[in-house]
Amino acid sequence: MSRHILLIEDNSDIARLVQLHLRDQDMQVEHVADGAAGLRRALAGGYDLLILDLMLPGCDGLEICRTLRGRACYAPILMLTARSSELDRVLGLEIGADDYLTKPFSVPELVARAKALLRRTQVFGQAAGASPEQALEAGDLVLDPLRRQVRLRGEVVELTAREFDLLWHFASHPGRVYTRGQLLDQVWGYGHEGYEHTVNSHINRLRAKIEDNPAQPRYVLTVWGVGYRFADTGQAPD
Amino acid sequence: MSRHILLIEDNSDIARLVQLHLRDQDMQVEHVADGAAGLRRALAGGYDLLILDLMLPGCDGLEICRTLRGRACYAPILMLTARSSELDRVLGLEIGADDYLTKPFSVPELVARAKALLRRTQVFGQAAGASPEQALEAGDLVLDPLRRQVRLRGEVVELTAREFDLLWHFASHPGRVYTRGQLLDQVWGYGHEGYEHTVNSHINRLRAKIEDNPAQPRYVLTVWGVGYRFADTGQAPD
DNA sequence: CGCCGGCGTGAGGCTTTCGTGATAACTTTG
DNA sequence: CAAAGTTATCACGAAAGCCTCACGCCGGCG
Repeated sequence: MSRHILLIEDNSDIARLVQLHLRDQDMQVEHVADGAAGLRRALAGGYDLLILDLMLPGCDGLEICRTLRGRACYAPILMLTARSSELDRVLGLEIGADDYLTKPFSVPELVARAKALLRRTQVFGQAAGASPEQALEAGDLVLDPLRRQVRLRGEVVELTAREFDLLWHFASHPGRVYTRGQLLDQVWGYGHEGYEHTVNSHINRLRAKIEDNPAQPRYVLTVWGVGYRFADTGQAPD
Repeated sequence: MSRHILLIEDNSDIARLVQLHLRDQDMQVEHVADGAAGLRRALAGGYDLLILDLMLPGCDGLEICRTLRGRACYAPILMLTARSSELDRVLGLEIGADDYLTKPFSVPELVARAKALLRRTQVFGQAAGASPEQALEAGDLVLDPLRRQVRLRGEVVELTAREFDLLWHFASHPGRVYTRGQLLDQVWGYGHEGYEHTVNSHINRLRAKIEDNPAQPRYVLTVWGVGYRFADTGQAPD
Protein backbone atom coordinates (compact mmCIF):
# COMPACT_ATOMS: atom_id res chain seq x y z
CA MET A 1 0.00 0.00 0.00
CA SER A 2 1.63 3.17 -1.16
CA ARG A 3 1.23 6.27 0.94
CA HIS A 4 0.98 9.85 -0.16
CA ILE A 5 3.15 12.52 1.27
CA LEU A 6 3.12 16.23 0.75
CA LEU A 7 6.45 17.91 1.19
CA ILE A 8 6.46 21.66 1.66
CA GLU A 9 10.02 22.89 1.61
CA ASP A 10 11.66 25.80 -0.16
CA ASN A 11 15.22 24.58 -0.14
CA SER A 12 15.43 22.54 -3.32
CA ASP A 13 18.46 20.53 -2.28
CA ILE A 14 16.83 19.29 0.83
CA ALA A 15 13.60 18.70 -1.01
CA ARG A 16 15.18 16.53 -3.67
CA LEU A 17 17.09 14.63 -1.09
CA VAL A 18 14.03 13.86 0.94
CA GLN A 19 12.00 12.93 -2.09
CA LEU A 20 14.53 10.46 -3.34
CA HIS A 21 14.81 8.72 -0.03
CA LEU A 22 11.14 8.55 0.62
CA ARG A 23 10.44 7.25 -2.86
CA ASP A 24 12.92 4.52 -2.23
CA GLN A 25 10.59 3.43 0.51
CA ASP A 26 7.66 3.19 -1.86
CA MET A 27 6.09 6.41 -0.81
CA GLN A 28 4.51 8.86 -3.21
CA VAL A 29 5.93 12.29 -2.64
CA GLU A 30 4.62 15.56 -3.97
CA HIS A 31 6.73 18.61 -3.50
CA VAL A 32 5.72 22.24 -3.22
CA ALA A 33 8.22 25.00 -2.55
CA ASP A 34 5.78 27.72 -1.68
CA GLY A 35 3.90 27.97 1.58
CA ALA A 36 0.62 29.30 0.30
CA ALA A 37 0.49 26.77 -2.51
CA GLY A 38 1.32 24.04 -0.07
CA LEU A 39 -1.53 25.01 2.17
CA ARG A 40 -3.95 24.87 -0.71
CA ARG A 41 -2.88 21.42 -1.68
CA ALA A 42 -2.90 20.16 1.83
CA LEU A 43 -6.44 21.40 2.26
CA ALA A 44 -7.43 19.56 -0.87
CA GLY A 45 -6.69 16.48 1.16
CA GLY A 46 -5.69 13.00 0.27
CA TYR A 47 -2.30 12.95 1.97
CA ASP A 48 -1.22 10.53 4.61
CA LEU A 49 1.55 12.72 5.88
CA LEU A 50 2.69 16.31 5.59
CA ILE A 51 6.30 17.28 5.97
CA LEU A 52 6.76 20.97 6.29
CA ASP A 53 9.47 23.44 6.84
CA LEU A 54 8.96 25.91 9.60
CA MET A 55 10.48 28.78 7.66
CA LEU A 56 8.80 29.25 4.32
CA PRO A 57 8.23 32.05 1.87
CA GLY A 58 4.63 33.02 1.46
CA CYS A 59 3.25 31.43 4.53
CA ASP A 60 5.28 29.68 7.16
CA GLY A 61 4.94 26.21 8.57
CA LEU A 62 3.32 27.26 11.80
CA GLU A 63 0.67 29.13 9.93
CA ILE A 64 -0.06 26.15 7.72
CA CYS A 65 -0.15 23.88 10.68
CA ARG A 66 -2.57 26.03 12.60
CA THR A 67 -4.83 26.54 9.64
CA LEU A 68 -4.99 22.86 8.83
CA ARG A 69 -5.80 21.85 12.34
CA GLY A 70 -8.41 24.59 12.49
CA ARG A 71 -10.11 23.07 9.50
CA ALA A 72 -10.25 19.58 10.84
CA CYS A 73 -7.39 18.22 8.81
CA TYR A 74 -5.71 15.63 10.95
CA ALA A 75 -3.11 14.13 8.67
CA PRO A 76 0.08 13.75 10.69
CA ILE A 77 2.53 16.58 10.35
CA LEU A 78 6.27 16.36 10.57
CA MET A 79 7.93 19.72 11.10
CA LEU A 80 11.39 20.69 9.96
CA THR A 81 12.89 23.52 11.93
CA ALA A 82 16.16 25.30 11.55
CA ARG A 83 16.49 26.53 15.07
CA SER A 84 16.64 24.04 17.83
CA SER A 85 15.45 26.45 20.44
CA GLU A 86 12.90 25.04 22.72
CA LEU A 87 10.36 27.64 21.78
CA ASP A 88 10.05 26.22 18.31
CA ARG A 89 9.43 22.76 19.55
CA VAL A 90 6.88 23.83 22.05
CA LEU A 91 5.06 25.96 19.55
CA GLY A 92 5.15 23.32 16.88
CA LEU A 93 3.72 20.70 19.12
CA GLU A 94 1.12 22.94 20.65
CA ILE A 95 -0.10 23.86 17.27
CA GLY A 96 -0.53 20.28 16.37
CA ALA A 97 2.55 18.98 14.65
CA ASP A 98 3.08 15.33 15.41
CA ASP A 99 6.81 15.30 15.33
CA TYR A 100 9.63 17.62 14.54
CA LEU A 101 13.21 17.51 13.34
CA THR A 102 15.79 20.20 13.72
CA LYS A 103 18.11 20.96 10.83
CA PRO A 104 20.59 19.73 10.11
CA PHE A 105 18.87 16.40 10.37
CA SER A 106 20.10 13.16 8.94
CA VAL A 107 18.06 11.76 6.12
CA PRO A 108 17.73 8.27 7.54
CA GLU A 109 16.34 9.82 10.67
CA LEU A 110 13.74 11.69 8.71
CA VAL A 111 12.77 8.57 6.83
CA ALA A 112 12.46 6.66 10.05
CA ARG A 113 10.21 9.25 11.61
CA ALA A 114 8.07 9.55 8.54
CA LYS A 115 7.55 5.82 8.57
CA ALA A 116 6.74 5.91 12.25
CA LEU A 117 4.08 8.55 11.73
CA LEU A 118 2.58 6.64 8.86
CA ARG A 119 2.49 3.49 10.88
CA ARG A 120 0.73 5.30 13.67
CA THR A 121 -2.17 6.38 11.53
CA GLN A 122 -2.40 3.14 9.71
CA VAL A 123 -4.37 1.70 12.56
CA PHE A 124 -7.12 4.22 12.16
CA GLY A 125 -7.87 3.23 8.63
CA GLN A 126 -7.53 5.30 5.53
CA ALA A 127 -5.65 8.57 5.64
CA ALA A 128 -6.64 11.17 8.17
CA GLY A 129 -8.95 10.57 11.07
CA ALA A 130 -6.20 10.23 13.64
CA SER A 131 -6.43 12.55 16.53
CA PRO A 132 -3.65 15.06 16.56
CA GLU A 133 -1.23 14.42 19.37
CA GLN A 134 -3.01 12.09 21.62
CA ALA A 135 -2.17 11.66 25.23
CA LEU A 136 0.35 9.06 26.30
CA GLU A 137 -0.24 6.67 29.12
CA ALA A 138 2.31 4.77 31.11
CA GLY A 139 1.49 3.10 34.35
CA ASP A 140 -0.29 5.64 36.52
CA LEU A 141 1.00 8.49 34.40
CA VAL A 142 -0.88 10.37 31.71
CA LEU A 143 1.03 12.82 29.55
CA ASP A 144 -0.94 15.44 27.70
CA PRO A 145 1.27 17.06 25.09
CA LEU A 146 -1.19 19.77 24.18
CA ARG A 147 -1.39 21.10 27.70
CA ARG A 148 2.12 19.91 28.46
CA GLN A 149 0.65 18.51 31.57
CA VAL A 150 1.25 15.34 33.50
CA ARG A 151 -1.15 13.58 35.79
CA LEU A 152 -0.20 10.91 38.26
CA ARG A 153 -3.22 8.89 39.34
CA GLY A 154 -5.37 11.77 38.22
CA GLU A 155 -3.52 14.42 40.15
CA VAL A 156 -1.67 17.05 38.18
CA VAL A 157 2.08 17.06 38.65
CA GLU A 158 3.76 20.37 37.92
CA LEU A 159 6.76 19.89 35.68
CA THR A 160 9.09 22.48 34.25
CA ALA A 161 9.58 22.70 30.50
CA ARG A 162 12.74 20.61 30.49
CA GLU A 163 11.31 18.04 32.79
CA PHE A 164 8.32 17.61 30.55
CA ASP A 165 10.42 17.35 27.42
CA LEU A 166 12.59 14.78 29.06
CA LEU A 167 9.70 12.72 30.31
CA TRP A 168 7.91 13.00 27.01
CA HIS A 169 10.95 11.79 25.18
CA PHE A 170 11.27 8.83 27.46
CA ALA A 171 7.63 7.95 27.40
CA SER A 172 7.54 8.10 23.61
CA HIS A 173 10.19 5.42 23.44
CA PRO A 174 9.52 3.10 26.34
CA GLY A 175 12.14 0.49 26.99
CA ARG A 176 14.78 2.05 24.85
CA VAL A 177 18.04 2.96 26.50
CA TYR A 178 19.48 6.42 25.99
CA THR A 179 22.91 7.65 26.95
CA ARG A 180 23.20 11.03 28.55
CA GLY A 181 24.78 12.32 25.40
CA GLN A 182 21.85 11.17 23.32
CA LEU A 183 19.45 12.81 25.69
CA LEU A 184 21.36 16.05 25.43
CA ASP A 185 21.09 15.77 21.65
CA GLN A 186 17.47 14.85 21.51
CA VAL A 187 15.96 16.78 24.37
CA TRP A 188 18.26 19.74 24.72
CA GLY A 189 18.94 19.89 20.99
CA TYR A 190 21.90 19.16 18.76
CA GLY A 191 24.87 21.33 19.27
CA HIS A 192 24.06 21.92 22.88
CA GLU A 193 27.25 22.29 24.82
CA GLY A 194 27.19 21.16 28.35
CA TYR A 195 28.00 18.48 30.84
CA GLU A 196 26.32 15.13 30.70
CA HIS A 197 26.05 15.45 34.43
CA THR A 198 23.32 17.97 33.86
CA VAL A 199 21.07 15.16 32.77
CA ASN A 200 21.48 13.54 36.18
CA SER A 201 20.14 16.59 37.90
CA HIS A 202 17.06 16.69 35.74
CA ILE A 203 16.41 13.01 36.14
CA ASN A 204 16.76 13.49 39.83
CA ARG A 205 14.23 16.31 39.96
CA LEU A 206 11.91 14.47 37.63
CA ARG A 207 11.97 11.39 39.79
CA ALA A 208 11.28 13.44 42.87
CA LYS A 209 8.06 14.54 41.22
CA ILE A 210 6.74 11.43 39.53
CA GLU A 211 8.13 8.52 41.48
CA ASP A 212 6.58 7.34 44.71
CA ASN A 213 9.99 6.26 45.88
CA PRO A 214 12.70 8.04 43.91
CA ALA A 215 15.32 5.68 45.26
CA GLN A 216 13.54 2.77 43.57
CA PRO A 217 12.04 4.30 40.49
CA ARG A 218 9.18 2.70 38.56
CA TYR A 219 9.36 4.85 35.47
CA VAL A 220 12.76 6.30 34.72
CA LEU A 221 15.23 3.53 35.30
CA THR A 222 18.99 3.69 35.49
CA VAL A 223 20.98 1.47 33.17
CA TRP A 224 24.29 1.23 34.88
CA GLY A 225 27.29 2.34 32.87
CA VAL A 226 25.09 3.36 29.96
CA GLY A 227 22.26 5.75 30.65
CA TYR A 228 18.57 5.62 31.35
CA ARG A 229 15.46 4.02 30.02
CA PHE A 230 11.75 4.33 30.55
CA ALA A 231 10.03 1.29 31.92
CA ASP A 232 8.05 -0.47 29.27
CA THR A 233 4.93 -1.99 30.65
CA GLY A 234 4.33 -4.85 28.31
CA GLN A 235 3.92 -3.80 24.70
CA ALA A 236 5.29 -0.59 23.30
CA PRO A 237 7.25 -0.71 20.06
CA ASP A 238 8.88 2.37 18.70
CA MET B 1 35.89 6.08 25.90
CA SER B 2 37.79 7.05 22.83
CA ARG B 3 36.21 6.22 19.52
CA HIS B 4 37.85 5.08 16.34
CA ILE B 5 37.21 6.67 13.02
CA LEU B 6 38.33 5.64 9.59
CA LEU B 7 38.68 8.53 7.18
CA ILE B 8 38.83 7.67 3.49
CA GLU B 9 39.62 10.80 1.55
CA ASP B 10 42.07 11.48 -1.25
CA ASN B 11 42.39 15.19 -0.82
CA SER B 12 45.18 15.52 1.69
CA ASP B 13 44.31 19.06 2.73
CA ILE B 14 40.82 18.14 3.69
CA ALA B 15 42.03 14.98 5.33
CA ARG B 16 44.51 16.78 7.53
CA LEU B 17 41.97 19.35 8.49
CA VAL B 18 39.40 16.79 9.47
CA GLN B 19 41.90 14.72 11.39
CA LEU B 20 43.09 17.70 13.32
CA HIS B 21 39.67 18.66 14.48
CA LEU B 22 38.40 15.23 15.27
CA ARG B 23 41.48 14.49 17.31
CA ASP B 24 40.75 17.59 19.29
CA GLN B 25 37.59 15.83 20.32
CA ASP B 26 39.47 12.82 21.63
CA MET B 27 38.71 10.68 18.68
CA GLN B 28 41.23 8.34 17.12
CA VAL B 29 41.42 8.96 13.41
CA GLU B 30 43.04 6.76 10.83
CA HIS B 31 43.39 8.12 7.36
CA VAL B 32 43.58 6.29 4.06
CA ALA B 33 43.76 8.08 0.74
CA ASP B 34 42.99 5.16 -1.50
CA GLY B 35 39.58 3.64 -1.92
CA ALA B 36 40.57 0.00 -2.22
CA ALA B 37 42.87 0.21 0.77
CA GLY B 38 40.15 1.94 2.72
CA LEU B 39 37.70 -0.80 1.97
CA ARG B 40 40.11 -3.42 3.17
CA ARG B 41 40.65 -1.64 6.43
CA ALA B 42 37.01 -0.99 6.96
CA LEU B 43 36.26 -4.66 6.45
CA ALA B 44 38.85 -5.53 9.04
CA GLY B 45 36.44 -3.87 11.42
CA GLY B 46 36.91 -2.14 14.70
CA TYR B 47 35.81 1.31 13.66
CA ASP B 48 32.99 3.22 15.24
CA LEU B 49 32.51 5.54 12.31
CA LEU B 50 33.55 5.72 8.69
CA ILE B 51 33.88 9.03 6.90
CA LEU B 52 34.28 8.60 3.21
CA ASP B 53 34.55 10.67 0.14
CA LEU B 54 32.25 9.86 -2.72
CA MET B 55 34.89 10.43 -5.40
CA LEU B 56 37.93 8.35 -4.79
CA PRO B 57 40.70 6.85 -6.86
CA GLY B 58 40.74 3.08 -6.92
CA CYS B 59 37.28 2.44 -5.66
CA ASP B 60 34.73 5.09 -5.00
CA GLY B 61 32.68 5.78 -1.93
CA LEU B 62 29.52 4.25 -3.27
CA GLU B 63 31.26 1.03 -3.99
CA ILE B 64 32.73 0.90 -0.52
CA CYS B 65 29.44 1.69 1.06
CA ARG B 66 27.59 -0.99 -0.81
CA THR B 67 30.23 -3.59 -0.20
CA LEU B 68 30.34 -2.93 3.49
CA ARG B 69 26.62 -3.11 3.92
CA GLY B 70 26.53 -6.24 1.85
CA ARG B 71 28.93 -7.83 4.26
CA ALA B 72 27.03 -6.98 7.36
CA CYS B 73 29.21 -4.10 8.44
CA TYR B 74 26.97 -1.69 10.28
CA ALA B 75 29.34 0.98 11.46
CA PRO B 76 27.77 4.35 10.75
CA ILE B 77 28.92 5.99 7.54
CA LEU B 78 29.23 9.69 6.90
CA MET B 79 29.54 10.56 3.22
CA LEU B 80 31.31 13.56 1.79
CA THR B 81 30.10 14.67 -1.61
CA ALA B 82 31.40 17.41 -3.83
CA ARG B 83 28.19 18.75 -5.30
CA SER B 84 24.53 18.29 -4.99
CA SER B 85 24.50 16.87 -8.49
CA GLU B 86 26.53 14.04 -7.08
CA LEU B 87 24.02 13.82 -4.35
CA ASP B 88 21.42 12.57 -6.76
CA ARG B 89 23.61 9.69 -7.63
CA VAL B 90 24.16 8.84 -4.02
CA LEU B 91 20.57 9.00 -3.06
CA GLY B 92 19.16 7.29 -6.08
CA LEU B 93 21.22 4.28 -5.32
CA GLU B 94 20.05 3.71 -1.82
CA ILE B 95 23.43 2.97 -0.48
CA GLY B 96 22.98 3.00 3.19
CA ALA B 97 25.07 5.90 4.32
CA ASP B 98 23.86 7.30 7.60
CA ASP B 99 24.46 10.91 6.83
CA TYR B 100 26.08 13.04 4.21
CA LEU B 101 27.76 16.42 3.88
CA THR B 102 28.24 18.39 0.70
CA LYS B 103 31.54 20.11 0.11
CA PRO B 104 32.45 22.69 0.95
CA PHE B 105 31.33 21.84 4.43
CA SER B 106 32.21 23.65 7.60
CA VAL B 107 34.47 21.73 9.88
CA PRO B 108 32.42 22.35 13.02
CA GLU B 109 29.46 20.93 11.15
CA LEU B 110 31.35 17.82 10.28
CA VAL B 111 32.50 17.44 13.85
CA ALA B 112 28.98 17.89 15.10
CA ARG B 113 27.59 15.26 12.79
CA ALA B 114 30.37 12.84 13.53
CA LYS B 115 29.68 13.22 17.22
CA ALA B 116 25.98 12.81 16.69
CA LEU B 117 26.48 9.62 14.71
CA LEU B 118 28.79 8.25 17.35
CA ARG B 119 26.35 9.04 20.09
CA ARG B 120 23.50 7.55 18.15
CA THR B 121 25.13 4.18 18.22
CA GLN B 122 26.81 4.55 21.55
CA VAL B 123 24.37 2.44 23.43
CA PHE B 124 25.36 -0.59 21.45
CA GLY B 125 28.81 -0.79 22.84
CA GLN B 126 32.19 -0.58 21.24
CA ALA B 127 32.15 -1.08 17.50
CA ALA B 128 28.90 -2.97 17.30
CA GLY B 129 29.08 -6.07 15.22
CA ALA B 130 25.54 -6.49 14.02
CA SER B 131 22.72 -4.21 13.04
CA PRO B 132 22.30 -2.18 16.17
CA GLU B 133 18.54 -2.08 15.99
CA GLN B 134 17.30 -5.56 15.43
CA ALA B 135 17.04 -8.18 18.07
CA LEU B 136 19.32 -11.15 17.84
CA GLU B 137 18.27 -14.68 18.60
CA ALA B 138 20.45 -17.58 19.54
CA GLY B 139 19.07 -20.72 21.03
CA ASP B 140 16.85 -19.72 23.93
CA LEU B 141 18.45 -16.30 24.10
CA VAL B 142 17.07 -13.07 22.71
CA LEU B 143 19.28 -10.00 22.72
CA ASP B 144 17.57 -6.66 22.34
CA PRO B 145 20.14 -3.98 21.60
CA LEU B 146 17.81 -1.01 21.98
CA ARG B 147 16.81 -2.08 25.44
CA ARG B 148 20.17 -3.66 26.17
CA GLN B 149 18.21 -6.49 27.54
CA VAL B 150 18.69 -10.21 27.37
CA ARG B 151 15.96 -12.75 27.79
CA LEU B 152 16.50 -16.44 28.40
CA ARG B 153 13.38 -18.39 27.60
CA GLY B 154 11.42 -15.20 28.04
CA GLU B 155 12.85 -14.29 31.40
CA VAL B 156 14.96 -11.17 31.64
CA VAL B 157 18.55 -11.75 32.66
CA GLU B 158 20.25 -8.79 34.27
CA LEU B 159 23.64 -8.17 32.72
CA THR B 160 26.14 -5.44 33.42
CA ALA B 161 27.25 -3.17 30.61
CA ARG B 162 30.42 -5.14 29.91
CA GLU B 163 28.67 -8.44 30.06
CA PHE B 164 26.11 -7.29 27.56
CA ASP B 165 28.73 -5.89 25.21
CA LEU B 166 30.66 -9.09 25.40
CA LEU B 167 27.65 -11.28 24.74
CA TRP B 168 26.48 -9.04 21.95
CA HIS B 169 29.84 -9.23 20.31
CA PHE B 170 29.82 -12.99 20.46
CA ALA B 171 26.27 -13.34 19.32
CA SER B 172 26.89 -11.07 16.35
CA HIS B 173 29.57 -13.43 15.12
CA PRO B 174 28.42 -16.91 15.96
CA GLY B 175 30.93 -19.64 15.41
CA ARG B 176 33.86 -17.33 15.09
CA VAL B 177 36.74 -17.84 17.47
CA TYR B 178 38.21 -14.88 19.30
CA THR B 179 41.38 -14.76 21.31
CA ARG B 180 41.30 -12.92 24.59
CA GLY B 181 43.42 -10.22 23.06
CA GLN B 182 40.94 -9.70 20.25
CA LEU B 183 38.11 -9.51 22.71
CA LEU B 184 39.96 -6.91 24.73
CA ASP B 185 40.43 -4.90 21.57
CA GLN B 186 36.94 -5.23 20.24
CA VAL B 187 34.84 -5.17 23.37
CA TRP B 188 36.96 -3.18 25.80
CA GLY B 189 38.31 -0.95 23.05
CA TYR B 190 41.60 -0.59 21.33
CA GLY B 191 44.41 0.68 23.43
CA HIS B 192 42.93 -0.82 26.52
CA GLU B 193 45.65 -1.75 28.96
CA GLY B 194 45.07 -4.82 31.00
CA TYR B 195 45.52 -8.50 31.49
CA GLU B 196 43.94 -11.02 29.18
CA HIS B 197 43.00 -12.86 32.28
CA THR B 198 40.34 -10.24 32.85
CA VAL B 199 38.36 -11.74 30.00
CA ASN B 200 38.15 -15.03 31.86
CA SER B 201 36.45 -13.38 34.77
CA HIS B 202 33.85 -11.80 32.60
CA ILE B 203 33.18 -14.96 30.67
CA ASN B 204 32.82 -16.70 33.96
CA ARG B 205 30.29 -14.21 35.28
CA LEU B 206 28.47 -14.21 31.98
CA ARG B 207 28.17 -17.96 31.94
CA ALA B 208 26.88 -17.98 35.47
CA LYS B 209 24.00 -15.83 34.26
CA ILE B 210 23.06 -17.31 30.92
CA GLU B 211 24.13 -20.93 31.01
CA ASP B 212 22.03 -23.58 32.64
CA ASN B 213 25.17 -25.44 33.54
CA PRO B 214 28.17 -23.10 33.43
CA ALA B 215 30.54 -26.04 33.57
CA GLN B 216 29.17 -27.29 30.26
CA PRO B 217 28.24 -24.16 28.40
CA ARG B 218 25.84 -24.11 25.48
CA TYR B 219 26.53 -20.60 24.27
CA VAL B 220 29.97 -19.29 25.07
CA LEU B 221 32.33 -22.14 24.34
CA THR B 222 35.98 -22.47 25.20
CA VAL B 223 38.41 -23.17 22.40
CA TRP B 224 41.32 -24.67 24.16
CA GLY B 225 44.61 -22.92 23.68
CA VAL B 226 43.02 -20.21 21.60
CA GLY B 227 40.07 -18.38 23.09
CA TYR B 228 36.31 -18.50 22.95
CA ARG B 229 33.56 -18.75 20.44
CA PHE B 230 29.82 -18.45 20.42
CA ALA B 231 27.91 -21.55 19.45
CA ASP B 232 26.42 -21.20 16.01
CA THR B 233 23.07 -22.82 15.86
CA GLY B 234 22.79 -23.86 12.26
CA GLN B 235 23.60 -20.42 10.89
CA ALA B 236 26.64 -20.07 8.68
CA PRO B 237 29.38 -17.94 10.17
CA ASP B 238 30.46 -14.76 8.44
C1' DC C 1 14.10 47.21 40.74
C1' DG C 2 13.74 43.08 43.53
C1' DC C 3 11.89 38.58 43.80
C1' DC C 4 11.46 33.93 42.35
C1' DG C 5 11.56 29.74 39.74
C1' DG C 6 14.17 27.07 36.64
C1' DC C 7 18.47 25.61 35.19
C1' DG C 8 23.32 24.25 35.13
C1' DT C 9 27.32 23.21 37.89
C1' DG C 10 30.13 21.41 41.75
C1' DA C 11 31.32 18.36 45.56
C1' DG C 12 30.57 14.54 48.74
C1' DG C 13 28.89 10.11 49.81
C1' DC C 14 27.27 5.93 48.34
C1' DT C 15 26.54 1.82 45.28
C1' DT C 16 27.86 -1.15 41.64
C1' DT C 17 31.05 -2.96 38.77
C1' DC C 18 35.60 -4.09 37.30
C1' DG C 19 40.22 -5.86 37.40
C1' DT C 20 43.47 -8.55 39.79
C1' DG C 21 45.62 -12.20 42.49
C1' DA C 22 45.47 -16.72 44.41
C1' DT C 23 44.14 -21.25 43.97
C1' DA C 24 41.77 -25.21 42.18
C1' DA C 25 40.46 -27.91 38.21
C1' DC C 26 41.28 -29.39 33.94
C1' DT C 27 43.79 -30.65 29.36
C1' DT C 28 47.59 -31.80 26.87
C1' DT C 29 52.16 -33.46 26.31
C1' DG C 30 56.30 -35.96 27.31
C1' DC D 1 51.74 -41.00 35.21
C1' DA D 2 53.77 -36.72 36.07
C1' DA D 3 54.67 -32.16 34.63
C1' DA D 4 53.60 -28.12 32.21
C1' DG D 5 50.39 -25.19 30.46
C1' DT D 6 45.68 -23.48 30.23
C1' DT D 7 41.23 -22.33 32.05
C1' DA D 8 37.62 -21.81 35.95
C1' DT D 9 36.33 -20.01 40.19
C1' DC D 10 36.22 -16.93 44.00
C1' DA D 11 36.99 -13.02 46.94
C1' DC D 12 38.55 -8.47 47.73
C1' DG D 13 40.23 -3.74 46.97
C1' DA D 14 40.06 -0.09 43.67
C1' DA D 15 37.77 2.59 40.57
C1' DA D 16 34.06 4.21 38.16
C1' DG D 17 29.44 5.63 37.97
C1' DC D 18 25.41 7.43 40.10
C1' DC D 19 22.49 10.09 43.51
C1' DT D 20 21.74 13.93 46.21
C1' DC D 21 21.91 18.39 47.81
C1' DA D 22 23.21 23.07 47.77
C1' DC D 23 24.71 27.16 45.53
C1' DG D 24 24.81 30.85 41.99
C1' DC D 25 23.27 32.65 37.62
C1' DC D 26 19.83 34.21 34.63
C1' DG D 27 15.53 35.66 32.74
C1' DG D 28 10.65 36.55 33.60
C1' DC D 29 7.31 38.83 36.30
C1' DG D 30 5.30 41.60 39.47
